[in-house]
Amino acid sequence: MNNPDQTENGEPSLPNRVYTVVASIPEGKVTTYGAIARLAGAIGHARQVGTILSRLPQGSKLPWFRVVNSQGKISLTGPDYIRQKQALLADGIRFTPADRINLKIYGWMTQP
DNA sequence: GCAATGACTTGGT
DNA sequence: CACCAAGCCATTG
Repeated sequence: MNNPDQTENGEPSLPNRVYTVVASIPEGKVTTYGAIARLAGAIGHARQVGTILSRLPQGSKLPWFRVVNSQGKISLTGPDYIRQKQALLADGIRFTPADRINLKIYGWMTQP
């Protein structure tokens, strides 16, 4: 058997652990790819987190838009960039003039 | 098995 | 602040 949602160890797969962490980001807060990797027990796997979020099933209820890069900037481009920014604004998050988010204010579990 | 591919990160210019 | 170079690492073909 090869259940994609579970390792043979019985421990949830990385995608699953990432889903859990993302789902727990409070409204009005944002976090980074690196922080999610750390909270999911996969330090140094920020890139994998990005890949996982890019493959979220359509219609997912996860607040994927509350995830930005370590610079407090949106990593998406084009129309996707616009969508994420709108979602964040609707969440009450304010951007700096340079289109960045102040993680000191809105960051969630960004520091150890 | 090796090379290419990223919704990343850090450090330097 | 903008841009670039390296480092990083699981997933893909």
